[in-house]
This record gives sequence, C-alpha cells and structure tokens, in this order.
Amino acid sequence: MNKNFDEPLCVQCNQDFKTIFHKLTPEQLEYLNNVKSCTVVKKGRILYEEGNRISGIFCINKGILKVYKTGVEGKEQIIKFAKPGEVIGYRSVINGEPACTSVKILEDAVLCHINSQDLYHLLKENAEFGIELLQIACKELGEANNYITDIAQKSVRERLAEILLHLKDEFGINEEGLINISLTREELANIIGTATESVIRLLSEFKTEGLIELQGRKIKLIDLNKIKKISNVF
Amino acid sequence: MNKNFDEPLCVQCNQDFKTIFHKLTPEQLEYLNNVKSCTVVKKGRILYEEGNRISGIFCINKGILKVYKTGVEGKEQIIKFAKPGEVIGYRSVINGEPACTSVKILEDAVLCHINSQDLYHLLKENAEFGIELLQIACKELGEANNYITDIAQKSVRERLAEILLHLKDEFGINEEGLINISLTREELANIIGTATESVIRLLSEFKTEGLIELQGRKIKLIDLNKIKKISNVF
DNA sequence: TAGCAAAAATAATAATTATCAGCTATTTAA
DNA sequence: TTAAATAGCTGATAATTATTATTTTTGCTA
Repeated sequence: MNKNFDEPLCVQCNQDFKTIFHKLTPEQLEYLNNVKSCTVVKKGRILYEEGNRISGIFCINKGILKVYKTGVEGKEQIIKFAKPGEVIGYRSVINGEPACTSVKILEDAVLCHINSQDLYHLLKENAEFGIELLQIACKELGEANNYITDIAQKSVRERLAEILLHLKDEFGINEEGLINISLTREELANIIGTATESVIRLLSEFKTEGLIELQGRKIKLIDLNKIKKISNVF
Repeated sequence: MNKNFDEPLCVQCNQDFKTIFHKLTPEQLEYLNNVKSCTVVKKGRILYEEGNRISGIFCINKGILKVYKTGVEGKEQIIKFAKPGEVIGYRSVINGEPACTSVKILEDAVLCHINSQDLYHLLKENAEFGIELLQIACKELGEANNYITDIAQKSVRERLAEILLHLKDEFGINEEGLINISLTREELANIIGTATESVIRLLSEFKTEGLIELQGRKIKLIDLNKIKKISNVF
C-alpha cells in the first residue's frame, strides 16, 4: 500500500485521504509519524466501549468501523460509520470524558493511535490544525442535527429509503452495483431506530416494488428516483 | 447590569457566564470588545433562518433562543435552546456554509455579534481559544448523539418525561416551583418529535397521576422520582 | 372589555410500528 | 462436515401514536 517507503506513513495516508492533518507542517507530520502507533485490527473486535477512558484518538487508514451507543435495555443505536481518512475518539479526548460511544470493527482495519498529549501538543502548536478539527466536529454536528430531524419526523419507511441512499453515497457500489457495505438487518434497524422485523418487511416490500435487489446482505438500488421520492430528500 | 463601567462589556459578560472567551488574553478581550456589536432583540423575532448566509456568530448576553430545523412539510424540529453565555452560529461560520438551523427569540435578548473575520483572527492568534470552541462543539456533539438515541429508542411518554427533567435542569425553577421557560404544547411536541395532541394528552395524564402541575404554559414537577422512572434516565 | 385568533383540550378513528411466536436459511466454529 | 448459533423471514396481534374534527379556554388588541 505504501507507494514510497521514503515518506513517513502519515504523509502518505494524508495524501491518500486528505485527513485532518493536512494543515500540519512537514515537521509536524514527521512528529506525528514518530509518536503515532499503527495497528491492524480484525473484523469483529471491539475497539473501545462506551464509558471507557481512551488514551487518544484513532486515525483510520483502512477498514470500516461502526460507532454506536447503547440505549434503553441495551439496544444498540448506530451513530455513524467511520472509514479511511476519518478520525474517531476526539470528542472524548477533547472533553476529557469517558467515551460516549462504542466502536466495533466491521471490516479488517489499520488504525493509527495518537496519544492525547501528542494531539494537544499539535493543537497548541498549530492553530490551523485546531480549526481543521473544529471543522470536522462542526460537520458532524450538522449531520447529527439532520439525523435528529429525520428520526423525529419521518416514518420508518422514509428513513429506510433515506439510509439506503446514504449508504450508497458514503460507501459506493461495486462492479455489480451492490452497495459496498454489509450490514445485518438488525444493524439497519439500529441505524434508523426501528425493529429488525420492520426492516425485513420493508426491504422485501421495496424489492417487490422493484426499487431494490437483495443478495444476502448486499443491496442494489434499482430505481433511485422512486427511492428518493419515498425518502423525502431533495 | 454592568457593575463596572470601566470594564469592557465582554470582560463582564465573560465573568458572569464563563463564555468560550475565557481563554483570551486581556488584550484579545479588549479587541473582541471593540469589534463586536451588541443589539437588543425582541421576543418573537427571527434572528436568522435555515439557508441564510450569516456574517458571524452571536454571543448571548441575555434572553432565551430557540434553535430549530425545518423538516418534512415545514414541521419544526427544535434542536436546542440557547441561553446567556452560549454562542450560536459558529457551526455555519466555521464550515463556511449557510445556516443549517433557524433561530427565534423566545425571551427578549441582548446579543453580541462577532464577524467571521474577527472570529478567525482570534482563532488563528490563540490556539487555546480554538480548543475552547472545539470543546463546545464536542459537547454539543455528545448531546446530539444522546438525543438521537433517545428519539430513536424511547416512547413519546418516556421522551416527554425526560424533556421535562431536562428543562428543569437547564432553566431552573422559580419561587413557586415552576420551570423557568414557557413553551407551547406544540413546541414541546417539536422537541420530542411527536404530535401536539399527544403532548397535551400525556401532560394531562401526568397531571392526573400526580406527577406534575400545570399553570398555563408553566409546569411544576411534583414527583421527580416517578418522572425519572418513566423517562428511563439513570 | 368585547371580540377575535391562537392555543389547549378532548374524543373518535385510522395508521403505523412493535411484539411475539414459529419457522427456515445461512454462518460460524468445533 | 456437521452441529450450533445467528440471522432472516412471515403472520397474527397488540400497542402506540397520528390524524381529524370539534369544543373550550386563554391571551391579546382594537
């Protein structure tokens, strides 16, 4: 994966994904490269759980992660998915609080860990970097506000249509047109806040109506316009 | 209100509420005081609307503001209330996007406006200030995640109980024990994402069950323990 | 302070969604 | 490779919540 072994990994990662680190000076990137620690984490592993103290942030080089909260009676609520180029855990580090979400690896991942102190070192040295992280936080905040409005106002059917469109945009499709993420019906239900059975029912309705095709957990969107219409997104 | 007319308003405001500006140097506070513009805004006025370009952030010195999005078919979704010491509009300024929420004045307000350029000037000059704003954003993000989980998983009854407790915590109670914020039933419905009639019905159920007392729009919580039990918050 | 408009309350009905139970298919791990 | 576990599916039923319509109350202002 590393095209040029003379370049520090962080420089390359940054080039590939345009991470939050792209405002760092070459020296600061070098510093980052020296203090970070990189690990391979297998699918299925839980990186950290809600309530844990975490020692730093994770920068994702490879893989897909599920970020979720545990709500009423242990029910999982998926907050977001994280993918290469994104950073997770900064909320807890910045606020000095225990993690407010759990993170599970959905697809084998390569993660770089940056200690809180090292992060703070960079934040204090480079105001532009702080602004960069602030922009990420603000972007997520805007997305969260949209999420709130959707869950509060839309029906389960509308939300399912919307989430299918989102997943397609976020993860893209493969050669066969299938969305590049494998989620169980239960996970889909835990994104939109409904019962697993409802998702199953609605998916087969969508299929019957010719809106989608199903191949196990993989989904192909056939009639984008109708799906958009159902989702109420414009 | 200004106890000492020798001190710039921003210094006093900062002392009263411990705003995001408390990491600024005295010179920077002085600068802020010179570039900000303060206005009195009457109850009922709309400060800005979703989609507007806003020229800066607002720091609240006095009043209560309602921050909301317009969702499906124009239905209002209340995202949060803002009160003295808080700052609004920073999300849009930081991301250089149009406002993603509308803001309405619920109680006569005194607002200080700070231009985007002036904000950026401070952000670039003082990394600590950036971290401070980042902390605010992260705090709001954490709250938004909780909000998502609640709306997605709890019943309307649970959410109503929870929001009553929240409002009491956030705005406090007066001598008579009434929560210090006046919301219409419709606004309560627009916080928890339900129909106005449902809120009306549940409030009168709560009243019948001896959990609350109602005096017009003012609400008094009688049996906190039972309300907590209903809300499923621990 | 009468008159009006907005908000609140109530009831009946309809629609949506959850829950439960039982079954089949698919993965996973021994 | 097979057993066990997990996930997926379907139907029946129950519960919750939305919608509609109507009446009453409240608060505002002319």
